[in-house]
Amino acid sequence: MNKLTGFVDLTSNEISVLREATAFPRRFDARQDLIREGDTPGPVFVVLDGWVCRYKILPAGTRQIMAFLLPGDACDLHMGMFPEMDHSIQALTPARVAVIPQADMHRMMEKHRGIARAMYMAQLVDEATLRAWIVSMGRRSSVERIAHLVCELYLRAHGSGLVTGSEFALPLSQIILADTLGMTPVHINRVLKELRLAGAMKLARGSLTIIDPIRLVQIAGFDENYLHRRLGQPVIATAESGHD
Amino acid sequence: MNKLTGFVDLTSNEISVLREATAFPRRFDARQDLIREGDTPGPVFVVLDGWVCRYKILPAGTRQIMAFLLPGDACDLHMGMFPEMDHSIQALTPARVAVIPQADMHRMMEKHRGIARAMYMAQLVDEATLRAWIVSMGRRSSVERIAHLVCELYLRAHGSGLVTGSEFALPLSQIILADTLGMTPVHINRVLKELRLAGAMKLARGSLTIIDPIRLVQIAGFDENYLHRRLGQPVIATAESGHD
DNA sequence: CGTGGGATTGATTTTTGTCAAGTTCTGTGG
DNA sequence: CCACAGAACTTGACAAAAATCAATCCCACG
Repeated sequence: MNKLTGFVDLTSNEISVLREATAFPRRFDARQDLIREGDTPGPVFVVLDGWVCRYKILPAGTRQIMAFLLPGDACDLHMGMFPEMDHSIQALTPARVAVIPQADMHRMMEKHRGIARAMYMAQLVDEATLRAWIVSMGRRSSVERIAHLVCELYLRAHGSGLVTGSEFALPLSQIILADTLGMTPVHINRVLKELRLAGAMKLARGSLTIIDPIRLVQIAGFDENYLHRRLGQPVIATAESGHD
Repeated sequence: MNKLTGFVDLTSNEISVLREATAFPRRFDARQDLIREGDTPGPVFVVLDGWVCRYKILPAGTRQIMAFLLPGDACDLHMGMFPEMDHSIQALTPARVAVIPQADMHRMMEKHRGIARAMYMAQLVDEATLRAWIVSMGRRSSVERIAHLVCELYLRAHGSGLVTGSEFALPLSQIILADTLGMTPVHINRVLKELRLAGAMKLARGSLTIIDPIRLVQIAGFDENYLHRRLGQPVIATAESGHD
């Protein structure tokens, strides 16, 4: 739960309420769907452990991943207002996910305004991340795209307490990266090689090593602003931002 | 305001409250920013007239448009929780925009739950639209992307009461389309020609004519599901959806 | 009438995808 | 502990898509 407290200060009471609400998580295998396109949206999901993604399969059979959910991330709490899911959600690794009924969540948010604030804040950040992805897909080259995604995931993993040094577990195959960034696995492979040869980063066997953080941030043109993390010591250096 | 009532039933009282809150809109010229990246987020904007977009300028000087706001659309009501805007918002045409102070908006939503529901619903749809754009940019060809965007905008314009027949005002230059879809203006031009020659649609002098709706929807692989409009007579035909 | 921004078109280059053939890795069952 | 099957990764050769460069052309507007 240190993810939510990353945005908003919660009282110890609120924290224990949250802990209680997520006390009995459900386990999912890698590649198991939490919910599928067309299903009736139900409870709010909160990821406690593992990596999860939102994705959509197109008629042609291709897949596009639209978001990653890391431990501490929650799925849209209002999704229940929709009659039907317009995309699917799947575990990428074995995962523990708290499944909180709509009604419970609403009651909790009514009673504990700090939790409500934290949830709204989290949703805002999710939305900002969607916009950042659109920017990447529209206006960044393939090298920049990969570098940018890695910067984002590094910071987010760090915020979820998954990172200690400059190396961290990134359980994303090149196929998953391709489906995320709108490229082919073959091309992902070549670009990863390029980044490796440039001495910026290395992805091997599910583990990512950031060799030259400054270089990587420069390549990505990364500006962490959109993640709206609360000020603290910078985790990695940041390229000058591009305000016009 | 018929946009919000498109999602949720509002009481006549709620409708008049909304009308009152938006009674004194501000006017913006085309190309004028409502708010810029780096600014402190302030009030909630509600577009009453004209076309508005969210966009971001990258360090290289390129622009990416991330969303269009049509009459009836509102900007994220919680944006005020962020210390600073991570993108800009600009009028594409002369526009009338209601500028509602945060506090007023919150009071209104506390008192009139129907309005709160409608706002949440609208935000959910905005988010679903961002996801749909990611899918387009990642996994659709340039022809499909343009066709898909046009289908979306046609339905949304229709929902905002801007359309009567199969022709409607689409005040987007090829340059704006390029910055929206992540392509170059030159390529947009060629694809538009292709769509024209295919007898699907024609865009000329700010006016879009859908010549063959079925064809256009087929080309786009369009499934309106993500817009979550309430059932009513279908506005244009829909291709079979791609649930797996 | 110019004039400037947008639209259009052709020629060429760059980027990315496609196809195809290995190679490495990982986990399973004997 | 080893053999093997399947999946992921890697690489090269080639094709397709899109960007870039460079002229015009066409209007709307002052």
